[in-house]
Amino acid sequence: MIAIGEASRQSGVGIETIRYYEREGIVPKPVRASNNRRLYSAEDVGRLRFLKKCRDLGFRLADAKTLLDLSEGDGKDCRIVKELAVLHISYLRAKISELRRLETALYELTANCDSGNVSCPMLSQLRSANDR
Amino acid sequence: MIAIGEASRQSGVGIETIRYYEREGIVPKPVRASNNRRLYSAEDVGRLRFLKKCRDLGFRLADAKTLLDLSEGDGKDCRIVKELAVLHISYLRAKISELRRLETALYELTANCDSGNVSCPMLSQLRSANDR
DNA sequence: CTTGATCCTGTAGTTACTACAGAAGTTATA
DNA sequence: TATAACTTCTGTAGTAACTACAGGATCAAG
Repeated sequence: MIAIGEASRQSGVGIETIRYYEREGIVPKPVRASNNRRLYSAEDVGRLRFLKKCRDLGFRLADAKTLLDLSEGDGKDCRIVKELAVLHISYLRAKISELRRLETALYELTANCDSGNVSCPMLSQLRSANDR
Repeated sequence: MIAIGEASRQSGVGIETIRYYEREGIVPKPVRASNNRRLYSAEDVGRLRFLKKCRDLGFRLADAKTLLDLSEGDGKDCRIVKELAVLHISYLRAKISELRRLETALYELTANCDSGNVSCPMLSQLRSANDR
C-alpha cells in the first residue's frame, strides 16, 4: 500500500485530482492509515491509470467513470463501450471540422491584414453589419 | 433605443450573456430608462455583434474584448490584430491535430470491438498496465 | 383588471480540475 | 535531539464563459 504521492506518480494523475475523484465518487474511498493518510493498492492505481487513459482519449469524466464501471463489472461485453466510443469519435470529427472551418475563416480574414494598413480589413469585416 | 430582449435578437447574444458582458466590463453599461430597464443604441448592438463574431471564430472572450477595443480606438492598424489572429490560428491547428490523433487512437481501440465479445478488447487495452 | 411577456437583481450551477491556507505528521540531516 | 524539508490533511475558492433559476417589479394587450 502506497501513499497518495506515490499513487500520483504511478498513475500520472495529480494528487489534488485524485482527491477530487474521491470526493466526486469517481473512485472508491481508499483505506486510511492510522495517521489518517490515504493508502492505495495496486488496484486503486490501476483505476487511476484507467481514468487517465480515458481522459487522455478525450472522454469526459462521466464517460470515463462509465467505462471504468463497465470494466469492473461482470458482463464486459462491448456494446456500451463501443457505443460510447463511436459517439465520441463522431463528436471528435464534428469538432475537427468545426475547427477547420474556423481556421479557414480566420486565415481569410487575416489575408489582407498587413502592418501599416491604416484601417484594418479584419476589424472592418468584424464590424460590418451584414452576414451572421 | 431598444430593450435588452430586442438587442439580444438583433445581435444574436443571449440576454443573460449581455448582462454578463456588462458585469465583466466587456461592454459599457448601457443607459437606463426611467423604469430602470437597460436601453441599447445601434452602436451597442454593433459591439455585441462584433463580440459574437469573435466568439464564433473561437477567440476567447478576453481576446474578443481586445479586438473590440482596438476596433474602437484611433489607431486601427493591424499589428496586434494580426498577431492575435495568427496566434489563434496556430492554436486551432494544434487543437485540430490533437483531436485527429485522438480520433485515430480511439478508432483503433474500437476496431476489434464487436458486440458479443465476451471480454471487450478496448477495455482490456485501457486496463493494461503498459504504455502511457 | 387580469394575463402573459419582459425585465430587474442576485445567486448558484456547469466542467474538471487547480491553487491555495493553515495545520499536522513524517523523514532526513546536523 | 533539534531542526529543516517534505508530504499529507481538510476545506475553500478560483478558473472560462456562460446558463439557470428565484423572487419580484413592470409593461402591453384584451
